[in-house]
Amino acid sequence: MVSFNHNALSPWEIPGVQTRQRRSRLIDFVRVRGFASLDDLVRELGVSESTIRRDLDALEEQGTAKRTHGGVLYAGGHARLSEFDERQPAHWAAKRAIAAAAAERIDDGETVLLDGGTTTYEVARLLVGRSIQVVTNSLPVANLFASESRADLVLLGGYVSPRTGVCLGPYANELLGRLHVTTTVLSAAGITAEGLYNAHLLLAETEQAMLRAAGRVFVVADSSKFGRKSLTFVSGLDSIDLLVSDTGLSAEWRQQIKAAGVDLVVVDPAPNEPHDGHHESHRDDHSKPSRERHA
Amino acid sequence: MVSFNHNALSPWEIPGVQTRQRRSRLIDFVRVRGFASLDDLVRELGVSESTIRRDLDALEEQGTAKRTHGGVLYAGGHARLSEFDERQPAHWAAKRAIAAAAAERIDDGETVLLDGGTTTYEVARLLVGRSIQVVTNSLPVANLFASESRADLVLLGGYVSPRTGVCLGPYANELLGRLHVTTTVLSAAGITAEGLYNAHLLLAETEQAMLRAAGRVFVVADSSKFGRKSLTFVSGLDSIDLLVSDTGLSAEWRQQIKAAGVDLVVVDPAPNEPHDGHHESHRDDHSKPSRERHA
DNA sequence: GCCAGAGCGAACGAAAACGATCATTTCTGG
DNA sequence: CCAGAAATGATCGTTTTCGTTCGCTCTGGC
Repeated sequence: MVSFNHNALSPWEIPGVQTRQRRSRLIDFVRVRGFASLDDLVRELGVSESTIRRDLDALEEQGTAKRTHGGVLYAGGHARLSEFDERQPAHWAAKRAIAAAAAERIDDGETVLLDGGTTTYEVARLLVGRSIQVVTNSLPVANLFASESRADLVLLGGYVSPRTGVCLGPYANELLGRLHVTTTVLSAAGITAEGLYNAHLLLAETEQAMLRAAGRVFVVADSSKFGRKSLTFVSGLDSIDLLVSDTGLSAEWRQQIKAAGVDLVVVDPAPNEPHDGHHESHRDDHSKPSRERHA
Repeated sequence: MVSFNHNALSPWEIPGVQTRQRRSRLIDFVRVRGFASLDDLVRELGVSESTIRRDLDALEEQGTAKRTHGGVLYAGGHARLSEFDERQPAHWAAKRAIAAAAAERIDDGETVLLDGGTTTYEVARLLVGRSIQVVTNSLPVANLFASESRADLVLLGGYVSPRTGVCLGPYANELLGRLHVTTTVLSAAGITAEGLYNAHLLLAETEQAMLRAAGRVFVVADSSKFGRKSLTFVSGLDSIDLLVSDTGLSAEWRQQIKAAGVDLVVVDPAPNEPHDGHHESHRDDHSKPSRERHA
């Protein structure tokens, strides 16, 4: 038995035509569904399980699909943006809590302008399914609403930054100049007593245009952003109507924010406490209407 | 005692705070990766396999995740555009073959304008990884290039059509008026002797702007599109430089296309045919074009 | 102090999925 | 027409995964 199945690494073997056709149908099927079990594929393609396994091996080696125990994942499209790969769950918990507080304060029927960034992305996720109009320069945010029939979506154009997936440049700014929205939800790379900072020069201009287009301005920023400057100055605190952050924000900062005339909402990312005594819940948040929306 | 939300009758159980937190981290992890194995989650969350299983059961019941044998799929976001859900592999095979022929004729360093549509999406997939500049009004196409550092991406803005995920409206047209690209790859809903037709009024205007911006124009359309009109006239055949279609195209049409001065490329979507009952495409001559790409 | 409830981790039998092998069928080329 | 190669489908032993059960710990209430 001369097993020659694993000879020299050629780009890929050239299978017969029927095989190639079936595998093509297979990846089509997997691409549409994102995932398929072995059984699904047997039923869909009408061949035996063994054949499916062989196809999967070949396609995985080729890089088109990725096998898992019991099924296949599509590996072709959908490359991911590095910004969203952050491995710090603590930050994510804060972001999500902040996003929830911001989303709660947006009403149905509003026109909302959503900035790029991970926190605003979380806000966007919570707005999916609501009856609102969305304007954004962020590709990930746009994807959330693209197939939503209940929400209108306007996307700002321009050059797309590879790392963050946001649209930049004069085109976006120009379009913003002609729009008006009820609420803008902005992110920031740094916040000081002077105001907001961001890491990208072109983005700063776009965000300034966003501020001008807005009836009211929300800024979502976890507490780690405070006291940090970044590349470019975006705006003073006086342009902001509401700032949402987490309980990591020091008392001095809270004081300073309020002194600037900005409404401040502080949320607790982790409502529990590591058993060192039992603190009461902090009620910085005034009069929360508890509008829970469990699907 | 964590006793808020205790009286509300919720469809699913209300777990403790730590559990909720961990499950939140879990869905974060799964969302970022799209899929995670049990082992991955055990390693990431630092709890036992049993706990992960319990979490998965709960999250699946809640609808946030979908279990598979050996792992989890993210079920929350990423709704898919209906246009891409077509269940007709025969059409997809033609689309892919056509796309390959079109992508072959695009050189590195070009600036390519890609229209929306499933066939142009396939072209885009084949261009990922190439050193080109991409301009598009299609959200799915933009997603392919968003995290590509080798390709520059310019996205046209405007109102996003929910079904197809393309940007429409006067703003996109205006931006196009200021751009010039070497090659435009256009799709069409229908082609007659008069020219191209499309199903969306606003899209027709955008496509006309695309034609004006282009050095040369490719049109990709499978043979089923020929002889069909659609809502709006887009352009005459004289604006087209190259038309790529499949072997289903009749001799009369080939003649007519060439008579209009358009270069025509006809590709064979399935160089062979399965003989199992239903025959969906007709037999062509068995002359091998041998334009295959593998060595 | 004692009890009740919830959550976690480990163990175990059952079920499934996997890879390898082999016989049969189908395709290809002389 | 025949022979060899390729592809397919079925079988089998092994590995992985699943679901259940049990014991343990932690917490808060009586």
